[in-house]
Amino acid sequence: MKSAYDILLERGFIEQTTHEEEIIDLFKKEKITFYIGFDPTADSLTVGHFLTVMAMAHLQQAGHRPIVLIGGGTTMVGDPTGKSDMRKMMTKEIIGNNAESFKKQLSKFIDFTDDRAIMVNNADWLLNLNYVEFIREIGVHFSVNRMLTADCYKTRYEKGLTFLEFNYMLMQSYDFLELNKRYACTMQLGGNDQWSNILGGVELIRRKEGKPAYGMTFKLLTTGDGKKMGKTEKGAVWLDPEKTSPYEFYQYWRNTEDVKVAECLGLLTFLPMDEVLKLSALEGAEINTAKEVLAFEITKNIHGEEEALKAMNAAKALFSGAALGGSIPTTELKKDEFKDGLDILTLLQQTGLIPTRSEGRRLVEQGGIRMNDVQVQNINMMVTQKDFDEKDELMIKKGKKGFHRVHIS
RNA sequence: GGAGGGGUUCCCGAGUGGCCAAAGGGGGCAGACUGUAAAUCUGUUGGCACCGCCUUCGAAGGUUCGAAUCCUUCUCCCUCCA
Repeated sequence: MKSAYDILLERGFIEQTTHEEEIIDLFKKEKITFYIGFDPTADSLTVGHFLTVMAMAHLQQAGHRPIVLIGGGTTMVGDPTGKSDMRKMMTKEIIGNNAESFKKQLSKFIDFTDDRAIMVNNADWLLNLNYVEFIREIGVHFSVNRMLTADCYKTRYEKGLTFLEFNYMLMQSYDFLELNKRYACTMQLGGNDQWSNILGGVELIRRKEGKPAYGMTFKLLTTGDGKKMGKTEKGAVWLDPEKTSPYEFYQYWRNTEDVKVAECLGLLTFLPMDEVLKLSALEGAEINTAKEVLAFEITKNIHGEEEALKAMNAAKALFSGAALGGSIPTTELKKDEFKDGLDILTLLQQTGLIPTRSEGRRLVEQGGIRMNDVQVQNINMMVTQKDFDEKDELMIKKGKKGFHRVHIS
């Protein structure tokens, strides 16, 4: 029978492990209590977090016990990893609110009933620490020389690193130690960027407690050219439907690069591996089928089947030319506004498709705006009630993929 | 604390009195090609009442017909020394 480790490996999660042999063995024999930390730096999780949540879900299904750690305390300090600039300091209140949002979202993916999983907040122990005690007990175990060789700090040499941020590693290591004591948690998982922080905790437990502890990291979602995935120009791709609508979310995955489709299917869906492999074998234009499945499955996991179907149908309809579908971006306007006609630029502005009128001019001039599938030629064009169909709807297309509906009443 | 260097449009980075809304690159947007992919090529990229006007070059003042460029004060950052 496949162990949890085998499953993660097969699906492409695993990047690095601290003690490969032992970990493989452990997953075969024991019920492991492991933890993953989430720093509540925003009021919603992103797809980056989601990858680790998936890993967690797989492990829980295989009978292991996850601890979800909300970093209410660590966020007060801020993880310098991967940041080129110092992060803005966040207030306690904001962090607290974010932590609540995180809890709500995470509860959808992890089963917390009957002690099958635990959720904790490191603010509970970090915020009351005594400075001198802390550096005497924990600080002695860390070598500054070694810390400085860690990649995450190296990259900060040039831009500067404050002592505050430098402490982040100690706090995260302390978390692991604390969870080890409280819940016999023996393994910490995370994205590969967390490798040095995880190592810190593993070594701390081994040194201070003389007990075994393990760490393992997962692949990070990147685009073909190595950039972080899950970011758009507008910002991150959020799991919160208020921040990233199910339609946008679906489209994000529908547009996954060819080279990343197979990887994403394994990491972000629950589809059985033989199916993943079948879809991954598709080539050329056929790979679009795989992308549809990918987008649908992920959207279903996050927003539910109903929303996923709506998004998929809307996308299919729009891209095949028909103008229907439920969940595409829509702006509601009053009929009166079109009585004497409304100029195209103002209309575009009201839909939010353009930030400025200059931008709108450029788009029209370059032929990037279509109304009811007819290219808008004239910047001064007036839109009237006649342009709306029998359902009082009007379709605007910006570029190739920017569909927007205007409805009047 | 001492000495020096620097803050330019989304980012990097030229520009040292008018030809500067500011080179070049990156990124973005649009067009062509295509498969709602990648790569490539082209255009575009402060705002507006757009052949013109208005607001930008850390902040505030000043010199000048004219300043991103010169002067003064302030502010933030970096490097070296202590």
